[in-house]
Amino acid sequence: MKVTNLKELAQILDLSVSSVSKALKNRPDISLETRSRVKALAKEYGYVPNVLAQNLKSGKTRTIGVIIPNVLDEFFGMVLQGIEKQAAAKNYKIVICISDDKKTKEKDAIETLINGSVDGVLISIAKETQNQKNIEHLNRIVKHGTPIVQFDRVMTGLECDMISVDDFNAAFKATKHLMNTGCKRIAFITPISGTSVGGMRKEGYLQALNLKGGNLSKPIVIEIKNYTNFMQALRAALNKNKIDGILAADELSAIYAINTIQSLELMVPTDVSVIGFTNGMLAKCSNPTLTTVSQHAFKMGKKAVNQLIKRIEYPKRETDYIHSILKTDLTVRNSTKKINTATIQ
Amino acid sequence: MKVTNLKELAQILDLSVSSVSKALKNRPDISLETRSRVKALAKEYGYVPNVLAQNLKSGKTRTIGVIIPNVLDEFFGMVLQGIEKQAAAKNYKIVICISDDKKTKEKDAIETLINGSVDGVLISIAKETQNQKNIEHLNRIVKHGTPIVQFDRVMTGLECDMISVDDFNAAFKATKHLMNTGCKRIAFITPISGTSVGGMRKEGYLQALNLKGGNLSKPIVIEIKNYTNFMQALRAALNKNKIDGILAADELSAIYAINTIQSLELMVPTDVSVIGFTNGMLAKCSNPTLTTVSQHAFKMGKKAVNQLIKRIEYPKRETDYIHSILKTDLTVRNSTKKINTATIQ
DNA sequence: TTGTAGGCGTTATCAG
DNA sequence: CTGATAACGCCTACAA
Repeated sequence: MKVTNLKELAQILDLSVSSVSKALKNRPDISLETRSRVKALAKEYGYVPNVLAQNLKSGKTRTIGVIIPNVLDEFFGMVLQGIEKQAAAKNYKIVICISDDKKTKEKDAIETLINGSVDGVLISIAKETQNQKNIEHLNRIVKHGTPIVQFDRVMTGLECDMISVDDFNAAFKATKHLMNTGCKRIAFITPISGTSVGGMRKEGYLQALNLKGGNLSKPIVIEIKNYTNFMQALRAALNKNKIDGILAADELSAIYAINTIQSLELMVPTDVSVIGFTNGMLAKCSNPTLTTVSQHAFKMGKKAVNQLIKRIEYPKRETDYIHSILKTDLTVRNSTKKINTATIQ
Repeated sequence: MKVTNLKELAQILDLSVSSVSKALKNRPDISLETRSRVKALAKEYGYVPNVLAQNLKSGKTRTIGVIIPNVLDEFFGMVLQGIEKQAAAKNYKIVICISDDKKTKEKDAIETLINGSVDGVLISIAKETQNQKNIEHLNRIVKHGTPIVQFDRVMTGLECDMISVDDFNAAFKATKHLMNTGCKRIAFITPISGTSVGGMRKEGYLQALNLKGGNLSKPIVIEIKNYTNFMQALRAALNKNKIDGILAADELSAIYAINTIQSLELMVPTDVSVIGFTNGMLAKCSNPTLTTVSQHAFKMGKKAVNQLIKRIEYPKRETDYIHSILKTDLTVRNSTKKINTATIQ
């Protein structure tokens, strides 16, 4: 009552294996009658062709490998959702490896994937790897000939396509928004100083402060290793620098910043304005709601898949690799003051 | 400078394919010298055995299929993290399909997976499927002989193992906690009334209200379809019933409840206490921080993997299927009043 | 219209 | 110690 391969089906039908195979693929060189007879029986016995064999034969897997630092970060979750959706739409499966921001796990994941189980790889690079600036293990994929597309956390020096967020401009615009709402002493707080993304955001912040006009303070950059000593670090900085505006390099830092400020009996945004990144649930639910950079993570996932599939299906084109950069939007909510048109520059 | 299969390697080494294969597997019937010669060359040429062929031969894939409603919900994200971690530890890969809570997508996912690409399936059932109480498509996996383990959102009537959270007791204990802190008019608000999980939580709530002692109000159950009309629905209920305690069936509802209450110039927990489920970031970052049920999602993911691998690797055992139920903890924070020992029952 | 043969890359068995 | 052969399940020329 259960048939697992063509041979068994063929025996029951008293046909050859190849005829059954062709009938199931609806080939015109098999008589219509036979075709329907075969298909009916196949259905009845719940026959499903073995993909492994098909893949081995065709050399394709219709599977995309995804290496991602984690899935709990809402940004990565959104990207993943986008990846899955687009992959499903294009009839690809995805296999996921979580690097946990560790280089060794990332390396293992690569070894796991480049042995024929996937047609291509999407990767966002682990913090550790970016800190160490060591991409040998990534080069292995390239050498192996497996198409690869980097997304969000990207590193140059690898022959592959990249998709990232325009983090520089995002931070630049966000900082300018703080300036336009009257902030003079703007700090940048970051738990991701070692990543490409963190670097771009910092640059954007610094550049914006360089704009003439307004008597701004010198840059105040607060780098934190993790969230445990967050409050302490920020409190110290707040007291020392009379900060009146904060650009946080991720969502959680922004939320913690709000909490810290309020714990000092200060008001957001009256005393201190706060802008974050990611535009996730935390931003929507915080009190006050958080002004934040929207990164279009879902779209990024989709685009990454499309680009990878292009490389998979048209591998010839040795055109130069592209680096596409996604624009961001600033979603203004209540953690920043209303804009004062008189002071816009 | 790149070798993709044993045949090519064998030619270079002037050996037979089978000898090379054995040498790479370090078989003692190949001379030590040959073995190292082969391995050296394999490394030099970057040879990686083709898993597809290996799998076809062995009939195993060392891959687990995961069908999950979504990955953005922090609870599912945590479960997924647990699944991935344990799978990696046991040297399994995972392929992920997101059902988006839609039955058709769930069905497609099943078809995608049971054709030999995975050794077993982990599934948490889509809302739609649970609403319709239709599990034909799930039965297909069972019929096909692929081991399957259900987690969190489970349905009976399927011959398989299940792992779920003790949602009944969780809600029961949470409701009792509200009672113990002096709440008399306790409401239950749920956006997941159609799911197994939502049902259990409601039952726990109702049972707790049935306890004698304290002059409690009748049950107040607020079922919402989505979050858009949330505020309106809750405001109406608050006005009508003088609610002083809320058990929310998920994290987001709890957060929205706090916001709604505060928007009415009421205080949490002084006027209304709130308890949620999931214990995610939102609970930790809200203001006041949220008293919440911890479900140990990560552990659930791990356990599900272990159980599935057991079935995969020892398929003979036709022992009865197990349904393991994970205990929960109540994490008390600031959205509930301090307990008044005098009123504990 | 149907069947036969060979091969995708690997491995287990058995022969040399 | 090494090599030839068959098999996993499927597909596609080509032959009948």
